[in-house]
Amino acid sequence: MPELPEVEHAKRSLDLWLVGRKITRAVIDRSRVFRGQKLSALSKELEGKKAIGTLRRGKHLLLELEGGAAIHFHLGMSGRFSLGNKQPHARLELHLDNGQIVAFRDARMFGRVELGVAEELKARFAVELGPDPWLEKVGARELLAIFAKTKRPIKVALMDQARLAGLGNIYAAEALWVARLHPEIPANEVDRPGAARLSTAIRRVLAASMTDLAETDGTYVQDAGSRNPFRVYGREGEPCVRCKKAEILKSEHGGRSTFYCPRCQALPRR
DNA sequence: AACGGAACCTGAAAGC
DNA sequence: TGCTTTCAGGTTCCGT
Repeated sequence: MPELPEVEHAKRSLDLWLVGRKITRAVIDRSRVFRGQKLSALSKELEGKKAIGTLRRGKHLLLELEGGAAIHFHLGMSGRFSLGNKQPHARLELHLDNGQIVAFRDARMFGRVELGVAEELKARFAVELGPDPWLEKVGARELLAIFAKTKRPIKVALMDQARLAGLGNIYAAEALWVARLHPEIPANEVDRPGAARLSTAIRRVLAASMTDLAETDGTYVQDAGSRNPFRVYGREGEPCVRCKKAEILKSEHGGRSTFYCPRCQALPRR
């Protein structure tokens, strides 16, 4: 579920709970989330290490440890952190010197946990991920450059982490609605005004979501019958909240559903 | 190289 | 009520 804002929120939790604390014990469940890791020594390697900071890039999260190591987290579809012993689907438990336990939980196990060298992990992010629109200014010029190389639908291109890091299915749909761009416009046909609107739209939807996450204390907005906080996502058949005339449509491409207003986000004639 | 589709998983919600 | 189907905000692999 997590996209950039949710991962940023997770980062803030780790800042609060972990940074400055020493790990006294680490418990792993040896599940798929550790894929590619040698598990035999993992717990021992974490024991006694102090957490000194966190870093997020796109949907990736690092917990940096004393001595140059770092734990790399990716939350996949269902990853989350919480406090407490024996949490459901706890994959990694970090027991701390203040008696607290921070758990990485992930029901579906699409997430990932990896112990590595902090500088190497950061270098990998730099190579594999596009700019992070929350950490860097990604203006119209940058977006045009990023999208010039592909004819894929702008919606699909926006979710490509190698081009731009952090947007997923929801925030791509939301940003396109704000920018009044049809999700199927070929990325290389987005014009400069469109790119300019998209640049501000991306920042706006991210900022709005982070405010919302802070206010709701980070509970996933779809937990427990809460209202849908999005403008188009999940609103198929409802009137567009901007033009109030057209109904929101749902379509599918790249295997994912997307939502848009056919009136506000008309395909340009060509 | 670039694309669409399937695969990887579980659990909540909708459908019957 | 209870069983079945559908769907989920991500990535990766595989065949074309």
